[in-house]
Amino acid sequence: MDMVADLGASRLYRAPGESSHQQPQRWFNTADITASHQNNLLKQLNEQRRQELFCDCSVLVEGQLFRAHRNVLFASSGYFRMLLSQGPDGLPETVNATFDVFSPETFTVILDFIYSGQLDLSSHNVIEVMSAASYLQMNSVITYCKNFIKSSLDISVKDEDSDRCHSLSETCSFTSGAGEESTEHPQQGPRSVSPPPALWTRDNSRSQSSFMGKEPEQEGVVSAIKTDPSSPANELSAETDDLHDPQDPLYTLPGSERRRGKAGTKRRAPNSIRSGQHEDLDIQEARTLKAEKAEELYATLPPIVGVIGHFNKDSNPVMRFKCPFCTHTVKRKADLKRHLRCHTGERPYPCQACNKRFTRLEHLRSHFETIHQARKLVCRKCKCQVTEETGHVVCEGTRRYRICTTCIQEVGCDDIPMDGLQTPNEEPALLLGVDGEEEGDTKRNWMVNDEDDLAEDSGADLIIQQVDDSDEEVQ
DNA sequence: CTGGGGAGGGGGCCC
DNA sequence: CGGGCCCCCTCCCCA
Repeated sequence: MDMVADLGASRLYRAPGESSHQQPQRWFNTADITASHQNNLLKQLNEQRRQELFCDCSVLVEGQLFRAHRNVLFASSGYFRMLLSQGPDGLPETVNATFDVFSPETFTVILDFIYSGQLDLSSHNVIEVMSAASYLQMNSVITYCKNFIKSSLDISVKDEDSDRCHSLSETCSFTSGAGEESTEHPQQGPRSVSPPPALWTRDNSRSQSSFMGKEPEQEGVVSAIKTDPSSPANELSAETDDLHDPQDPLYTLPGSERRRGKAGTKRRAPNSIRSGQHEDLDIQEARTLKAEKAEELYATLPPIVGVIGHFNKDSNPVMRFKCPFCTHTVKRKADLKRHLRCHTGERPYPCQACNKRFTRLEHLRSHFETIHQARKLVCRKCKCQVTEETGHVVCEGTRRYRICTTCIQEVGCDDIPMDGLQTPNEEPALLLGVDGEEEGDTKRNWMVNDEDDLAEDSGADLIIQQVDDSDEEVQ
């Protein structure tokens, strides 16, 4: 057949035996042909799998045997690609793989997706499917799962806005590859990632029944997120944009802060939305609420799941702990606990000077020493090295920094708010106790306990009388 | 508009 | 297991 036109990615071909002057002409869009062909091919392969025809790969998941085609698994999963390409020369008749890190039900969902492009996600299986997909290195599935979770969060937020009670749980079915997506977006191919949410289909009735049958303790985090519009996890969507996935090149995650998969660096709030007594009250309430919600969220956490992350050089499995909110895994439980704070928004360490709160003590310490103690022996203006003697401490609100003698002379003493009440060697009064008595371990004094919010008392003890935290972020 | 630096946040890992 | 250190990254401000 001859090619008669080129319409971008898709080309039009004339049917065999038809000349250009024959009418009517029948035009074939190659994109449609491709989509249709892929669809049929996948259906055929799936049918062969169901009939166990030409299956040359056995996958054992917790004792349950799955039969599949080696080439299909190879094409769909980075894990299987590695596994199947590591074999000896001359591949054996059959290839076996064994998994104990996810359930047969989860692998069924994965396998069905591979062979049909349909990902049967629900609030109950999304975390495990995402975990399995992460293990099997199937980025498209991970992306679908993340979109599912993100959409669930959006739904919750919308529900909150409209003050509506919504269905408690939903089941979503993602379509990809040779399914509906192919016909609508044939150019995307069967394994295109980041499908638009519009391609989702929802089945609320089914979700209801599946939810009702679940024991409360079986409800995963996602359920908690979806069913409780006020769930702290919703703050996740607000504070972070997305879920982080270091492996996902498309990820713009929670907080999806686009980092290499790291959780949530937040943008600072613009100055225009800060300050005001009302807002202070709101902030206090918000903090209390956030702390309560963090506790609530912790209470709804499923048991921390240990997963086999990889194999060490002795081929022994290395146990890791998986975050229930994202695909991140860590070696130690304590590290996971620390990591969870980026999801819960918990900030247990407030700065007594500016009231800013931090997720870690070390961050608070670093902040305090840098901002309020002028520990850096560097001239703020010319960046030269100074000593405790030559670097004069300058106060600017609750901020303190050092200026060298030369810069002071250049600028003029009157223009610099010098900290005349103490020498640079002295600890700021902030380090005194609330009652003014100096304690032995001054470093610990600004390590605030959970109860205090020291905006009021800190001001009284500060040498700097006027506390200007207008440039401080309100957390 | 752009690059540099400061500040904050998160992960890995040691003690 | 918590504390702490180091490293890296991102965001924001400013020259």
